[in-house]
Amino acid sequence: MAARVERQILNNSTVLLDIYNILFKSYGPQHWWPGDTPFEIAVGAILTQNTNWGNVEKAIINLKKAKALNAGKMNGMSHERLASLIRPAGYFNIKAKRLKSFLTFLTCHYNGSMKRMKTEDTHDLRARLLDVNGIGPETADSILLYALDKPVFVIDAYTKRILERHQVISEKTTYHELQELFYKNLPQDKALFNEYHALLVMLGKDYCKPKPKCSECPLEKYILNS
DNA sequence: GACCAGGCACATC
DNA sequence: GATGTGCATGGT
Repeated sequence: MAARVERQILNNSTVLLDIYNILFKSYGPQHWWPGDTPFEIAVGAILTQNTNWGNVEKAIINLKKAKALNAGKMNGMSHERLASLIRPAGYFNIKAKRLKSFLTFLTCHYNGSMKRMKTEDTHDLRARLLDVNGIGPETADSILLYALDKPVFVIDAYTKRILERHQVISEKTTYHELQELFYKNLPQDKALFNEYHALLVMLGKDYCKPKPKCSECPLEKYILNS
């Protein structure tokens, strides 16, 4: 209990860097995002919405086998065909529609080229991505950071849950507020943002599910020992 | 069989 | 603007 009280006096920048260092020490570098090309990463970001990554991999393998993992081929494909290929990722009808929305956006504004998309100003691009049906804050930020190498911090359910449980943020903290917390308290380093989010997901998978396993969590051990 | 997964849009109040 | 609901497969 004393350790928890002590934590409240520490500033956020210390806490966030401490957490990062503990996670890096526990898990090592994560080499995210798993994906061969920026386009594949963007597709994966849409497919993984509320879905286990293992299921997304199956869908991506289907797309690769069909030689359909490129903007031109996917754009020309019927909804039914695309939905059948991505079926293992779940929500296949809604995700087929979302992929089509993204492809239309990519084709209309950037001639189907992720490289061309990358040249756009980060702030403007984020706003445009958020206008695409099916792309919300987490998906937009994942595309910006992992597919386009922009210095953007991705917030996800694990990030929020982990920091809530360790009393760094409150239950009511919004996506934007949480993202600002990372921006204000960490160096603006895209490699750090990349690694940090990946590490939070690893910790979340192991210890911070809705039914947590706190006693075994590296962060809990840190609090108890500090 | 229950729970969970690297969200988002839309309806309703 | 807050809250509830639909979307769906597959692993544990």
